[in-house]
Amino acid sequence: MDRLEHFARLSADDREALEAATAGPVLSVRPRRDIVREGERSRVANLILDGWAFRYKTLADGRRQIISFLLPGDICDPYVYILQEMDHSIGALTAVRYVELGRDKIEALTSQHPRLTQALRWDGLVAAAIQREWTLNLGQRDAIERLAHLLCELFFRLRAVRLTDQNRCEMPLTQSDVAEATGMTPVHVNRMIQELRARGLIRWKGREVEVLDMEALCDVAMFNPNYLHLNREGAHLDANG
Amino acid sequence: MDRLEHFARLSADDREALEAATAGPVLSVRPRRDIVREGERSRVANLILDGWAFRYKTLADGRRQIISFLLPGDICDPYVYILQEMDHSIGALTAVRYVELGRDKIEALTSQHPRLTQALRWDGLVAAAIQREWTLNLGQRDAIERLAHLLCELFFRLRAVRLTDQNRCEMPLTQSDVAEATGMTPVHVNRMIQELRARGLIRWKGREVEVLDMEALCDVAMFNPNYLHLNREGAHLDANG
DNA sequence: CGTTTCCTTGACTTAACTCAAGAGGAGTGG
DNA sequence: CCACTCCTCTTGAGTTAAGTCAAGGAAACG
Repeated sequence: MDRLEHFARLSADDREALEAATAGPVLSVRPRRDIVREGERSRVANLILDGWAFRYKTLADGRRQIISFLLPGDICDPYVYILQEMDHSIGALTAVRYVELGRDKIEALTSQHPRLTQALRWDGLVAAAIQREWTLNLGQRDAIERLAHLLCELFFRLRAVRLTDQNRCEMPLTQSDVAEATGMTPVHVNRMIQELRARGLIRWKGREVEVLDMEALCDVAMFNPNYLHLNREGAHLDANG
Repeated sequence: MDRLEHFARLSADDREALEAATAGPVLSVRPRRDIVREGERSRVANLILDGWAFRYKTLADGRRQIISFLLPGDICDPYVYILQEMDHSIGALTAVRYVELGRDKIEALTSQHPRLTQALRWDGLVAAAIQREWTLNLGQRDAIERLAHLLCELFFRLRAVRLTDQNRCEMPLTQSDVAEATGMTPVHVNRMIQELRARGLIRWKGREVEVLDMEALCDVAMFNPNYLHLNREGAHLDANG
């Protein structure tokens, strides 16, 4: 849960409450299994401890779109219990370990800990901002820009939770996964990866990516990290929220 | 503010508090002017009273994507004040009348009125769901499906706030606006509209649209309104939230 | 060590874009 | 009231980015 510290410095008390709330049983899913399915009723938020998950939606004829990626430290939907049923599914990309936070635990946290309340709100705002950026990505960027942008986003998010090592990071996505996230065909994703390789911007071998020229990659993507709001933004808020 | 009633039946007390909070000065913007700009600090939520607004983002080279539409009754970002700066802009499509809700007002509402708190959360969840649906739309649907889907969504949302008349509704969007929302060129939007006309699904003349065959239009769009969560979903929640 | 999944490449097709020009309306000023 | 302008819509002809189909190769997996 270091992730929330990106928003504000939490007190020892805050951290303790957080530890307590997330101390429930740890659940595990195998890779490529669903965690929640569209149409089901979901009553709990999920906090990802490790592994990658993703939200997705499917059309009647089988076309599938990955809507967003959930990385360690991400909290999905603290308030889903309000809705009658899920309008999308969440699947595990890798093996995922997570804890469920019921309504009671969320409320225990938020009623006693204003900074945690704000931190949760921050998390929700960032998730919304990411979704907006994906809308821009799919609507306006061309294939190579979309691919570069996805890589930039994932790298920045992973770095924020200390899951990068220099310029390298784990990359469990297959090219088909990238295709489903960027609205391209797998064949075209492959060609675009070749292109980024040819330009000397990345290495991508097995399940690992190395960014060889971050600046150039960001340029290609027209990547502006402002939407990730990673700069300890809550610093200006006092302890009352 | 009938919109929140789509979530739960509010008490007389709730309604009164809502009236009070939204009783501040009414602001107006002319069509095609910005309400909030990317990069600025925004400290207030906006409640749209009438008119249409839209969120948008621009790329360095001028490409622009409309991210979502804001219709009467929509509340944008109750908690933006948490963020250092806006990562996108909000513009008025038509003349827009709106009221600003500062942090104090939002907190006054939520601290005393659990159902309003839940209703605001519901509103946020629906906004997120719409953004996810747009991601699916841009990523997987082809041009005619995207257009049909946008029309279905707008029609359903307008109907929910009683801004439709039978099968007709106001449609202040130009074809260029539709192009920016659906990631197509204006020329192609025009051709797709012709196609929907030719199939006898819509009439679109001036600033008004009539849906001639709703079922067929939904079919083309593969439109499933579940993501709008319009079925008085809060009915199952007790007065404590 | 065989089998399945994932990646790669080539040849061809197509949905959507570009450029360009004209038509229809709505508003403005003479 | 008409002429003019600006904006939006419409249509045609040619181009291009991305998709499709297909097959071979590499890597991971049990």
